[in-house]
Amino acid sequence: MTTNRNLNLPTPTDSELEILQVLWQNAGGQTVRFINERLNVLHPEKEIGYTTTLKLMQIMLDKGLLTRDIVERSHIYLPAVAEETTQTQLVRGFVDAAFRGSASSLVLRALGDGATTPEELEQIKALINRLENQNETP
Amino acid sequence: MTTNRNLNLPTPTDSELEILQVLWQNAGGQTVRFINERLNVLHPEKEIGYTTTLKLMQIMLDKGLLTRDIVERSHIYLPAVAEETTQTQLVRGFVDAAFRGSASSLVLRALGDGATTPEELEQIKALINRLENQNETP
DNA sequence: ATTTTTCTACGAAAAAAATCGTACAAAAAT
DNA sequence: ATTTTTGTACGATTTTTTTCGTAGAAAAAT
Repeated sequence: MTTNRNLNLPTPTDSELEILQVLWQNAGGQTVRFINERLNVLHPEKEIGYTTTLKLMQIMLDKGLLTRDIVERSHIYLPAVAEETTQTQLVRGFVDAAFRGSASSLVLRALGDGATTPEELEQIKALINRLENQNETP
Repeated sequence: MTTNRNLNLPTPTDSELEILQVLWQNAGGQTVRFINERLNVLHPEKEIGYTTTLKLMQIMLDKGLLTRDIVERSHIYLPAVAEETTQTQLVRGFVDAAFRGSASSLVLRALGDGATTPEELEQIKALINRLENQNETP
């Protein structure tokens, strides 16, 4: 296995993103077995084999999306990318692909879909106000 | 080629979405050649062959994502799905995959990335206010 | 001491998506 | 009339992503 030393990392595929999600939500690093079990809890309809998850994580290691520590016999994997960074990266691609680059169209669509609580709306308003103040006094 | 009569349509792949984008932006239906030329203008770095686009559009026709009229000799393709519907569908999947189902996290990330004009921010605020009023008087 | 369990490595197959080559028909140009 | 251009059809190939089988090492259980 050749180790990836490329500094700007590839965006994760869908399956890779699922693995990252589990890692981001379970700080401190996790084993392949742990990840695999969580994935199967999330998708009870279709069993994912252990070696499938293992191979994916090895590929991700090679791509530079994960790092790992070898503790005793087993390997502890850690995300090599921050959730925030990845989200920003993914949003950019998504906005371009589905909203012709218009982030505000995306936002309008996301909010319009319902399922946003009053508290969340307040948070968003607060951010907008902050952004507007930045524009006024640069 | 068997024509798809399934009522809930599959979400388009990335390439399919690109074709839909061109069609949505050029109302009235377009030929394969037109689409192919636009795609190549959008990606000058990598030439896409005419038959590649043709094949993709035939697949989309089969899936039910497009319809077509046969005028004279050539085929005029039309989107069978509305841009808004597709965007909503895509946003749902994206929010689940990248933001654990939290639309507001997506919105915060999208706005935080900059590149939103004051006018757009006003639009978003207006929508939020409308949503909040809905909640107050149901 | 053997057997069973638990782990990684990795090639290869399967599935999904994208690309293209070739055939062939009709129209346009020569 | 013949050639060139312009169009579709569609099988096959290539590329990307996902899945899995098998081998083998090390620890745990018997």
